[in-house]
Amino acid sequence: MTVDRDQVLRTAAALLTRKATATMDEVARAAGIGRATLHRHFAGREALVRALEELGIRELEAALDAARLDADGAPDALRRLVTEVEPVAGLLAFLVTENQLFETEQMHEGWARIDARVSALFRRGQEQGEFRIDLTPAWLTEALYGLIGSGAWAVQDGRVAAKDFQYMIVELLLGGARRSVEK
Amino acid sequence: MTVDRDQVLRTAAALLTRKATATMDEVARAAGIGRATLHRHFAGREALVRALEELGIRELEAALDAARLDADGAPDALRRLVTEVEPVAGLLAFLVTENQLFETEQMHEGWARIDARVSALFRRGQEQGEFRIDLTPAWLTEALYGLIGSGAWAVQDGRVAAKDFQYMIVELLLGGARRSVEK
DNA sequence: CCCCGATGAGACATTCGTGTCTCATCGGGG
DNA sequence: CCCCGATGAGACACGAATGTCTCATCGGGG
Repeated sequence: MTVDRDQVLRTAAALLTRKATATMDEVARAAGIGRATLHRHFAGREALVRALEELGIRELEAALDAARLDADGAPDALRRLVTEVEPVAGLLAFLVTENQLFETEQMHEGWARIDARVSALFRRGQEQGEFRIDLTPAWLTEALYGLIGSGAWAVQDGRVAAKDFQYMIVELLLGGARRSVEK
Repeated sequence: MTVDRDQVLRTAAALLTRKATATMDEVARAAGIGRATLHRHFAGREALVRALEELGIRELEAALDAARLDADGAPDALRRLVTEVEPVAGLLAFLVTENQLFETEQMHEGWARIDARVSALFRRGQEQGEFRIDLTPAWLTEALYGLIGSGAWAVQDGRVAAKDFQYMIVELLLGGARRSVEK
């Protein structure tokens, strides 16, 4: 009888990922509940988006944990990261867009935590001589986000196969487009 | 006396790049004209966005021309492309977001033309043995867009220096993050 | 079996952006 | 110097989405 708040959130995430401008009414219908009930659980669209943000951050941090970023070489850790992040990629893309849309009225601290962990991975790779040092960890982090977003959209629009998601992103990010003799 | 339509468009582009949800009134004020006048030149927000889209496509195609994608090796052509695209990157990022926001009520043919030219560059690189062939031209094109977008946002937010824009994007796209012995 | 809390449907007021219109004003060309 | 077109400011109506509220209904736990 009682609405499953988490289920509603995931449905909303799936919908908003496809259509970022979806109405509260559309979100409610998608979740199979009434608009009034949706409002009882989330006091307005902003609250809903914030809840989604927290969900995204939670899942992303879970993905970071699962990827064991400190283990093995940085390249392998990066592979695991992208693999783990893949299911969250759509939500992530939505949240990033949402954030840069409504000029950050104050960024959630969770993003900073996540940025720090990802940056640390790239920094570790540089220190261990696996990553080049002329590209800053900050840029590599941004680039990773960008590629994940592009990958998510491309998969969603059917321009690339979902099964290639991880491979394409990691291969491009690690090795680049240039054909290398050492490969 | 008469409003400079092109100047209004460029001002609107600059504003909407920073704040994609800016009001018609905000756009008018930013351009230093009245809202009524703005409406006289662009019959509504949609018309304005379409005009911006045409401007973006026009400038992007001009950048493609200036980059002489057919000359030299594909890597060098790609470098030139990113250099030429840099001034349009912000507008480009806005338009991409706008497009994926309001589910394509029909994509402007210009994008297809541009996609074709960029893809062709990557394909040429593959055929001439300069680019690896396990990453499809379609994905490389998407990735380029994603990196340009990320770069534009990162520069706008001051997370990376504007002067590094071209270098960061091209280096990452061509060589990847991995430290290569041949470099 | 009944009751109470949760829900769904819908009415309603409010807010916000849009699009149209009017009118006074400005300014350059004739 | 005057006139006419373009402009700016603002009023106004409209539509869309939001947020609140009421009321009937449903269903599980006591």
